[in-house]
Order: sequence, then structure tokens, then C-alpha cells
Amino acid sequence: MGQVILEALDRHSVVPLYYQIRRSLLEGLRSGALKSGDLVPSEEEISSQLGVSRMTARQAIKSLCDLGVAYSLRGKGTFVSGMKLEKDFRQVLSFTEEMRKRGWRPRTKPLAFNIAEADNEAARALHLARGEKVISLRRLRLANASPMGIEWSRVPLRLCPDMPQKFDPRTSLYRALAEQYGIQIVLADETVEAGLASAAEGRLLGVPKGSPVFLFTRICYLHEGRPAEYVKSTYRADRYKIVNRLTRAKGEWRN
Amino acid sequence: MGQVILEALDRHSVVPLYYQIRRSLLEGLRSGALKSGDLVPSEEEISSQLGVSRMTARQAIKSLCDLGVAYSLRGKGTFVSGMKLEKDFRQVLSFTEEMRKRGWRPRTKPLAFNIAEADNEAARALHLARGEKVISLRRLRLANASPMGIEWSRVPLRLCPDMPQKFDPRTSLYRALAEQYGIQIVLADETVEAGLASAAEGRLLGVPKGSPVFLFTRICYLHEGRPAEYVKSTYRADRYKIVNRLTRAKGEWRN
DNA sequence: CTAGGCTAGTTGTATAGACAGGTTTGGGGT
DNA sequence: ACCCCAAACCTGTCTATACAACTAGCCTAG
Repeated sequence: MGQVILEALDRHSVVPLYYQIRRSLLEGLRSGALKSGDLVPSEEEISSQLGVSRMTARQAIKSLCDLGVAYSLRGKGTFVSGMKLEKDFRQVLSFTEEMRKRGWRPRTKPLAFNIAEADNEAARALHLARGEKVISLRRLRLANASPMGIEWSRVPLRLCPDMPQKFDPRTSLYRALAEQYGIQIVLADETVEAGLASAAEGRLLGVPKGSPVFLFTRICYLHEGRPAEYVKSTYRADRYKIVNRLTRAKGEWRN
Repeated sequence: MGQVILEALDRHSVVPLYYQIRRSLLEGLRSGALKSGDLVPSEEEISSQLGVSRMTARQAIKSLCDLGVAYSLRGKGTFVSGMKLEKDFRQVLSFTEEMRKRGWRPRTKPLAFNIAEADNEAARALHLARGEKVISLRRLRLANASPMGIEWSRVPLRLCPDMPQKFDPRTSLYRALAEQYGIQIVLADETVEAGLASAAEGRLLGVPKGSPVFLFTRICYLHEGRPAEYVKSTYRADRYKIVNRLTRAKGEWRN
């Protein structure tokens, strides 16, 4: 029953078989053919219906579990988890990406864009020598034309020496880093504090002094662990909220 | 060079081989034999040195990558990631666990503990029928004897019908759920807002009205996705901060 | 000197088969 | 009616092998 879910495979595609299977299953989830609590087709079932080896089917199922949309129980099967994955938790997103995802129209107003010596805080976060130069970029972020937050990014000049000439501060910093310099940010550590808007911040954000704001401090890393960006942001708490997904550590390797 | 890292395997142990290898490698990380940026032994190397198949070695390495302590590059090898995993990011922790982790002395003062009908908000979050009963628990949380936050937990009565008689509201709710009822929370969705303390909240928390606070709303789930707890908390922002680790989605399946 | 190709080393994908250990179901014996 | 065991089914682990795709270094032909 329910083999409707598995689409035929394209054996000549460059897309790996396990990934095609994964897509089929995710599509089944999206369409509602697979509901919360349902039994996902077993490894043997996928394997025989699509003519792939069991290990390949297994790899597809494993990737669903890694995503968090399913869980396996030895002897019983693999079940659809109750948690939907509509929201992408734990993602580093640029402001532009994040707003578009929420269906809002992002706009950016540059406040300052220059080269400066790293202050102590930034130098420590970015592992820079004393006095090393950074590109400093202050921007006001707006969604649907009303202010959301103020961002202050600093990027080591060494990573992109000609950026001051080439970069348009109204566009996406992440895209420029990726496309012009091959700098791929894969991870970030972020601390969040709550505070009150100063008079100056309030003016920029269009809220009274003393309004509640989020204070983000974020360090972005490349895949080898080298820090590439230090960002301090102040966001309006009345228009912004944080969504987190937390997991609980499992004791060793019990099922 | 450096094969010191791999301990001999115990082929009669109940511990899977891939897990023994994983432990060896993690031990190498902990001891400093494997440093940030180092090349992890290749699949072939592990396979030939320990006499396991390449797929088994691969499974061990894959699990390190899943942990975030290493990353693989096709054609080059697997490297130790620069980011240490000392801090457990994004874990569901009880207040007690979290404070102990930070080296503070946690204390809890119960404010209210009773059975009530679920309000609309809690009923929706916990997937309860209209009017279904919940256990409602309001607690003041203190660290080193000074107030940190107010927590309001609600747990479906159906999950633990005799808890009102048995549970001591000064102790850990999570431990009671786990040990008395076999209820294991594995996942939680949380939204965080920033706001200002009301007069009543300020009195309990020992801060002036209008002080910045975090507002947490958390839904905790069991592994099948069934919701088990709905928590609304108000925490002092001057004594509490959030730490997050974010990852960036890789474009489809490129390396 | 350089461009191109060859090769050794590495991870990614896929196959086929085996056994272990868990759950569920149903049938047979008491 | 009840209990126990076998069979069917499922995931977890492991082996052995093959080829593809990518990297880096070396060497040769031009």
C-alpha cells in the first residue's frame, strides 16, 4: 500500500540515487501522502520497488532521520516525525534571505562603509593581529519599508582586499563574499541579549528610546574554522522574534 | 604517521566497531593528538590498520562529521574542524542542568502547582481537546540565590495522571518525567521575544518595572513528535544570554 | 618554460550478501 | 482459554568490491 510515493529513478542523472529517493519521500511528506506517525516504506520495500540495493535505500532513509523529519526504531520500522520542517531552523541566513523567506520585501540603507583598524573586540573575535585592518559596514535594514534593525559587520580586509572598490553596500554582503571571493560561510556562533534602545538607535529604528531590542553578536566561520565576519546587530523586538529548535543529547548510542 | 590514534578493536564487544573507531578518534581530539586543521586518518588507512572494511571506517568518519568536529572534502581527505564542541549548543536543558553547566547554584521556588483546564494557547500547542486537563506549574528560578526567571510549565495530565500527588515541585520536572513516567523529551521548538518586565514580574525578579526581559515560549516533544510540555518563561535579560550555533545550508549536495 | 596528461590518493556512490537483534503475529500444544 | 514458540518482517552492523569524481604532484612533449 502507498507505493504511490516512490517516483521512478533516473539512472542517468548526475543526481545520486539515494538523493532522488530522498526527494521522493520528502515530496510525499510535503503533499500529505505521508503524515505524522505514518510508516515510511521499509528499506526492503524501497530496495525491491526501485531496484536499488538495500544500502542505498538505507542511505536515503538515514538522511531523512538526520533532517529530523523521521525516526527509526529497530524491529519496527521508520516513522514520520511529528515535527514539520517548514521553518529552517539553525540556518545562517542573510537578512535578505530571511526576509524573503517570511514573504517580506527587504531593503538596505547603508549608513557607513569604510576601512578601519579592528578594535579589541573585533580583533579577538576574528583572530586578527593588533591593528590589522577590517572592512567596516554599517547598514540599516528595512522590511516592507519600515526599519527592522541596525547591523554592523566587520570582515578582515585580508580576505577581500579590493572589496572597498568593488562592493555596492546596498547589495548582499554574503553573495558578494561568495561570488567574488569564493568565501563560503558555513557556520556561525551567535549570542543574543535583550536590551533597551538608545536615543540614537530609536531614531534610526523609528521607536521611542527605551523600547525593547535584541542585541545580536555573531561570528561567522568558514569550513576550516577560520572566522570571516563579526557582526553586531540591534533589532526591534516588537517586529522580530527568534525561532529555535533544540535537541536533547541521547545517552551514548542507545536506540 | 600518527597511527598512535587508533586503538585496537574489541571484536567481541557489544559496542559496534564503527563506534569503537569513533571513540578512538574523539579521544585523539580530546588529547590533542588531532588538532584543528589536521588530516583525520583516511578511510583506507583506518580500514587497513584495524582490519575493518572501508564502509565501516567510513561510518565512523561520517559520525564525526555529523557531530560537527570534522568535515570531508572529496579528493582531499577529512579534516578536523576548527570549532570545538565543548559547549553543547542548542540542547534542551532543564534549568537545573543549565545552571550547573555554567557553574551556578540553581534553586527553585514553587509559585503555584495545580490541575487546570488547558487554555486555548496551551491546548493548541499540546494538541489537546477543548477542556482537557493539564498540570500547571509556576516556578521562580534562582541562581546563586538571586532571581533569574519565571517559568510556567503545562504538561498534559493524561501523560502522568498521578503526578499531582507524587511530584515535589521543588525538584526537577524533567527528571521526574523521565524517571517516573518514562517520558523522554528529545526535541523542542522555542520562540524568543524581548520585552519589558511588568510590575508584577519585576517584583518577583527583583528588577524595576520596564527592565528588559526575554520571553521564551517552548514546546517540548517526545521522539514520535507528540508534544509533552508547553512552557512560557520570563527571564531577566541582564543576567541571561542566549548562545546559538547556526549552520548554513549547502546548495543542494555540492561538496 | 609551460601546457597537458598521467598517476596515486582520497571521498562519494552503489551493489550484493550476511548475520544480529528487535517486534509483531499467528498457529499449535497444553 | 492460555501460553509459548516459530515465522515474517524490520532496522543495525559489517564485509568485499567496483567505479566515479576530484586533488595534487610529477613528468613529459612541445
